[in-house]
Amino acid sequence: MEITDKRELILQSAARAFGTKGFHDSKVEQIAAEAGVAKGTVYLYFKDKQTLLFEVIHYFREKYMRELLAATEPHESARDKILAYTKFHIKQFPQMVRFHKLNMEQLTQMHKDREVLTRMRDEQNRNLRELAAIIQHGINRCEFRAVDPIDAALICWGAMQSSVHWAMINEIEDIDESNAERMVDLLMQGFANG
Amino acid sequence: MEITDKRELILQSAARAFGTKGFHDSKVEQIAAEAGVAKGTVYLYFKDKQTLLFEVIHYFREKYMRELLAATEPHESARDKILAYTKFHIKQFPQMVRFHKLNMEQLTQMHKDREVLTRMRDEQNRNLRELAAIIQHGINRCEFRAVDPIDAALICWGAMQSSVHWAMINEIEDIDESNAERMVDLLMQGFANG
Amino acid sequence: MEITDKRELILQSAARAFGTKGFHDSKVEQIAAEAGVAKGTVYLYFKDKQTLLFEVIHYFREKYMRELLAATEPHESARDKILAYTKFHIKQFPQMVRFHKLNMEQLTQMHKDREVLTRMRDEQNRNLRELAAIIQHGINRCEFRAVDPIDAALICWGAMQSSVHWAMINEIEDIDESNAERMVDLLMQGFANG
Amino acid sequence: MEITDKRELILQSAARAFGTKGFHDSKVEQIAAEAGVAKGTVYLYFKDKQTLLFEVIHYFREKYMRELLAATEPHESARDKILAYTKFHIKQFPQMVRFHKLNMEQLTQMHKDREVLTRMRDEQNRNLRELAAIIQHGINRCEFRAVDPIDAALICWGAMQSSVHWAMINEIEDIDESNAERMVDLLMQGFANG
DNA sequence: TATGAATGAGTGTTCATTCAT
DNA sequence: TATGAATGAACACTCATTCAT
Repeated sequence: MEITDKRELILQSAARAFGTKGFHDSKVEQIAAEAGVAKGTVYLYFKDKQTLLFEVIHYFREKYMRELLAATEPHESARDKILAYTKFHIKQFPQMVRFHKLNMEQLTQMHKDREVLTRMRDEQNRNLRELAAIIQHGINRCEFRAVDPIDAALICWGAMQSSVHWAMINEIEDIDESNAERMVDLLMQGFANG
Repeated sequence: MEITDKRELILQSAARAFGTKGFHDSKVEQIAAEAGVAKGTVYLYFKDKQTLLFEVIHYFREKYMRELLAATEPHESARDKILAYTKFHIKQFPQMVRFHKLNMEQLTQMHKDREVLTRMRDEQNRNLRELAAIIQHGINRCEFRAVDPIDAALICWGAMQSSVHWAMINEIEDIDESNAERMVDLLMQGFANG
Repeated sequence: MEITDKRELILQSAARAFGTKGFHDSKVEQIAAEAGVAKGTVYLYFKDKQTLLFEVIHYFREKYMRELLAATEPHESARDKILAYTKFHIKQFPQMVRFHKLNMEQLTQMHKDREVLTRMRDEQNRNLRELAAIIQHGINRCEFRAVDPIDAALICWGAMQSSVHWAMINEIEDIDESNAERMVDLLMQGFANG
Repeated sequence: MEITDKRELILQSAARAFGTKGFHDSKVEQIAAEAGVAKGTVYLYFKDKQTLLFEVIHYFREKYMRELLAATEPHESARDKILAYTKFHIKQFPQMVRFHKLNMEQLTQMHKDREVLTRMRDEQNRNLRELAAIIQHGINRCEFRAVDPIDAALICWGAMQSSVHWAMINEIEDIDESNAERMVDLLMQGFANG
């Protein structure tokens, strides 16, 4: 990685700020201060505040994807992959909340720039396809029924998101890992009785 | 409804603005202009711009809940209620997207005000409980297994949200109602094979 | 004139500032303060600082042309018109200096905007044609030789400018009106002996 | 000349920048880049940007004076000297325009520093005296009437300036040398008929 | 000498909010 | 109630200048 030290410090600081106070209430000067650099330095590494936001999101999404794949990969069955996926979310809960908020920020900026929209779309779709691939894997192994992988992925992803969202607005600081089992069971077996 | 004509006009205009351009890029002056009133008039009905946002959200959430209940109520089985819930989302898709964006806006403002957080939490939880009640209804009727109603509700809600979210970022203008059946089937039967 | 009171106050204040400190060292806040209005008010009347500069120049050029014509008009002979023109410059010396500096400011901004260049060109050319008309009048009356009116106008105008310029950089506060006679005599008779 | 190679490169680059984009829109970094040196290097040769401007003006004024004298010196009659002076301006037209703009820049900076004002005054007066000396030479040779040499010099200089100024704002790329004869004739003979 | 990464003072502009009418 | 002219706090961003190497 050719990322310099200062660039990373600024990204971390910005992630903290955007993730807690939101984009507009985060001030570049304070982000710089908390990164231990001068205001102007931020602009040596990022074109403007907007770009900083998107770079932060990109940076954390990459990290997220990398770690997520690392967490799901070792498992053989699709069910275990999804369980690992879920537990990963729970384990990293505070970061997930922050990441969730960052994504929301991005959403509210969406209308500004076609290029941004495209990139966001691509990254989120890639995210979803990764999940759909796991579902497909399950179908191939006859673990899963022949469901639409995208539909199923949307449900899985939605379940994750809503859990994080719900915990966030209720200010729940962490979730028990046992929730993961219950959630996955629900997704696997469905609600229906018999 | 003791809502005056002008108040409603402003709410409509603000909803349009916030839902498309986002909170910070919506200007009070323009909201007023599109509502056909003067800038100062907005402040006769709403304390400030922030409050206007929350009132817009509140207004549309009430409307949403009212209509949602009206859509699910007539049905007897829990499955049909959830299907109606899903179809309701699909039918009103553009409004749903806007509503989704409004919620995101709220989220990014969350840190500002305890009272706001509390109110948002209450409204969202009420929303969720409504859904959980349907699940419970299904359990009581032995339609559903003895799942945790909150968990199941989160999954349902998450599925809705992620569908809307996905359609939004991919700029899909409307969703086929047949999707509803597939989604609900997935929720009911789960992914698992046999 | 549909010029509001405040607009004029700002123009006066801006003229003073630009004419003494130059464009970049004049601060909008101070211009506003000296006009007795708030910073934001400047932007109700002028799109931006640049525009304010050009409006100031335009405003004073109009005034200048009006007064100049009023000063030269009454005279019958071309020589007397030019003498009046010269005396007008001398009499209003401090304003002329300021006007001269404003024009210089405009010049340094020239590269920014085609439209600005065009307008400046038009106004300055109109200025010159006015002078050339006086020369032509002199030619028609056989007061003057059949000189090129534009050449002659450039010489007259240059003589004015350089006098003002010279007085300005030497910080001469006012010029004796008797200078006017000498200058005009020189222009009329030329340097040549016999 | 004890001017180092780099110093000269920077002066050339700065002259180009100031003369086209103006002082404030010329960036030190770009001046350095176009001179092929690093930003910091500029500050090894010039105290600050302001000083750089004045050194550029000084440098070109020296050059201008040197070349001007070289152009007028060979001629015997005052008329021919002035004609040479005029033709010199015309021949070097593009540089003259740039020089003219540099002087304007200086003017807008004038208020900043007494020392600068003094130096500018001295240089411009020396310029004028040089011209006045030519006029005096003409008077001594009985070529010219016993005019005030300073007045006459101001008229000559003004005629040059206004021609350059006029050509500049009308974006005339070059002037025909035949203009010189006409201009000088006008100065020599005056406008008056008989 | 030469560099260029880092600095941070400085300012035009926006826009939510107020208040005299 | 309704208006919209006026306000002024707030902030992103620039760029001349410095200094460790």
